[in-house]
Amino acid sequence: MTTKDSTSKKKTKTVSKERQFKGLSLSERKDARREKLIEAGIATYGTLGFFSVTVKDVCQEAKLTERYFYESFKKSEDLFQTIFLKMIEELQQNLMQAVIKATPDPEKMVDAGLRALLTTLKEDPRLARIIYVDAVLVQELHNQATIQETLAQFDRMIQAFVMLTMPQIQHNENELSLIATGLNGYVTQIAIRWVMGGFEQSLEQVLTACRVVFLSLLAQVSK
Amino acid sequence: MTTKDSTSKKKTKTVSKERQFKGLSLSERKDARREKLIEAGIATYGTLGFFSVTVKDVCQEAKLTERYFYESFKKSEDLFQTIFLKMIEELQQNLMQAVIKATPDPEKMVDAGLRALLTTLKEDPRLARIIYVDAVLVQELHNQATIQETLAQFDRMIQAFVMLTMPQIQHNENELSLIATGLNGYVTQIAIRWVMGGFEQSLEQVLTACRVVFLSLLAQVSK
DNA sequence: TAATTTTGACAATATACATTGTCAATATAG
DNA sequence: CTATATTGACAATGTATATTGTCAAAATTA
Repeated sequence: MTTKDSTSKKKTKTVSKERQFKGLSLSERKDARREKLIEAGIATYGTLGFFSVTVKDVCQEAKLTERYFYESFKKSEDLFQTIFLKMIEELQQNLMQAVIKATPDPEKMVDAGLRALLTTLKEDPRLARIIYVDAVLVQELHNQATIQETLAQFDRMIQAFVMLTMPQIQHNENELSLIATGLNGYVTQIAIRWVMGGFEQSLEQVLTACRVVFLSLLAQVSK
Repeated sequence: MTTKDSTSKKKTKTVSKERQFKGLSLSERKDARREKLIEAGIATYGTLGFFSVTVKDVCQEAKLTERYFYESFKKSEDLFQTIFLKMIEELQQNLMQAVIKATPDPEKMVDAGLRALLTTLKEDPRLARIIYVDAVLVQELHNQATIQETLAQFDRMIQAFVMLTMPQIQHNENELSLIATGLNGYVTQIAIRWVMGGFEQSLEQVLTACRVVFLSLLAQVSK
């Protein structure tokens, strides 16, 4: 593709093509623009929400013209998906790291995991909005399978945690999977309210509310 | 408005206006059309989802033309809101009735309430889709305050239930409110997965998964 | 039957964006 | 300096749908 018309262009020189600009090659400049678009997407989607933001808005924020948007992304959902995956990976990293560090005490694991989650959200509310609000909308409206699957991974993470910390639990795999989904919903719903409400409550208060349901389950299991 | 140009129309008779049709007065026909639109909205929104359905789609389903849509609703969100309120009232009725009937045994109340909820959803999946999927989207995309507030009522219902059945619980009002939000999210998330997955799991299985978290909390509270 | 309201089918217009295209200004290599 | 690749501003086009408007057929009353 990049060498397609090498022969048809000029006769003398072996065709110039790829000229450097500001010391950067074509692909380097392209990548830099892509990064600027991603940053602009985080800034705009993360504050106004995906559906209030046009392609033009993102480009203005990035100080690039629309042409460069389509250079890197086929449609706006593609940029969104890229951003979403980046954000959720960050969240997962923080969460898993905290949980692992607290292993094997179940109560400490719950506390560390929830604390890491909530701290991440508070430190970057744009992440919260993108993952918990916009992602659900985009997934529904443009049935983005990738987003759906990625969100389902959170369910499985929690399921693994439940199976790990409560081996005696008296439910079959099918029910455990549902319980994990529910626990995910529990934390998610609280997180959404916290974030969208502008962090009215203290982190400790939110943490306590999240923790209580996990601890009840733990206590229940150990008789 | 309906009598605006009574004088300017004809000279002889005292103006006819409001003619009966099929034995119905103007307002009766208007109401009938409105009902047909609501039914058509439930059928289309409830299966395809609000954002896949155009005004024309609703009208075709209702066997009416677009003109009559705007006779009853200013915009499509208004029809949706009407439908949403109707559906959530039905759900709330079933839920409250079941809970009240099971009072005062907390465990029976939990069981009855959840069973009524899940049964209602299974008997009319359109209701489930409208309340749990589309309403959230419409609320976000067209910031419909009414929908938001109505959904928040569910939180408060659960909070009332928690305060009622677990008077000894060691949390302050603020935390209780968050816990209620979380419990709502717990059940909601499971319900969404159940409905959207085409009711793969049995009602009993879903019920068990929902119940476990309430019962754990109950057990926790009573030492 | 005649006059008129109501209705239904469908055309016309408006709007909001995405997406593509044009062109002159600017930067770079030779 | 010259030729050309690159960029940025912005115009042109396409698309989908909401919303309004037109008109003739059908229903109704007198």
